[in-house]
Amino acid sequence: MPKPRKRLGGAAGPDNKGPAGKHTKTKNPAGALAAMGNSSPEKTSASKNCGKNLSSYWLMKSEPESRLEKGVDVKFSIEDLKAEPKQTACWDGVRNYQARNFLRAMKLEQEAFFYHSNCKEPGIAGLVKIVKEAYPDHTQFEKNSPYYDPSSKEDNPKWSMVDVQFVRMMKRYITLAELKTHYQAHKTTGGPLKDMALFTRQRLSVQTLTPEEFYFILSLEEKEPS
DNA sequence: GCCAACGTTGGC
DNA sequence: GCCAACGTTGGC
Repeated sequence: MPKPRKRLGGAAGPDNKGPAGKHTKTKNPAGALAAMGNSSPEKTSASKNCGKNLSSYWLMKSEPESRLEKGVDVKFSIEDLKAEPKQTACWDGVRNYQARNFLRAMKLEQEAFFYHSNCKEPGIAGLVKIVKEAYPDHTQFEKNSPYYDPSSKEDNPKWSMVDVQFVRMMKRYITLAELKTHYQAHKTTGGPLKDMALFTRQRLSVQTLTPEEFYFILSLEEKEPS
């Protein structure tokens, strides 16, 4: 299942901060990030980050093909995200504690790969960024939602979601099969994907990526599919 | 549609 | 708190 799909949410629902929406700082175009590779070794000099961004990159799974759950279609592809107002949607439906904790750790402007799961050709379709940090997932209280959780109380919500905004499509679709090929090779060679959660924590719908994993995957865009 | 992996539940 | 039964995820 699903995972997380998202849904409407459109412009961050109710809260769409007026002004905020305005200055859409198109900042860090992921392309720039890709370009930098490891060229700018942030001065690891130290205390710079003071323990701040511990984990800055993410991978979020969603199903791009229609599938009914409790009579509701849980499909949500990256194209669906692009079609939302402001190309933004809330990432609802996460019902796994580890995945939820990752959602709660996400910070504004951090980037995530949008992964297509449970479909013909699973893989990474594009990049999104966090535009609203964790807040209660309203679907846990909706009896008709596939994600309804009767054990969760309004005064102490169990599940959280974030809002994500489309950044860009990958220059080419990076398939699971291709990632797996690298993962297997890296297990032997000690390469960047050797511990990738997609393979080591296979059922987790929201996962962290190390910078090494993130930039290695971005570098694949420039190469021929292996 | 099959089924392996793995998270959750609940009896004890 | 152990662990078997059960349910879900998600590739194939």
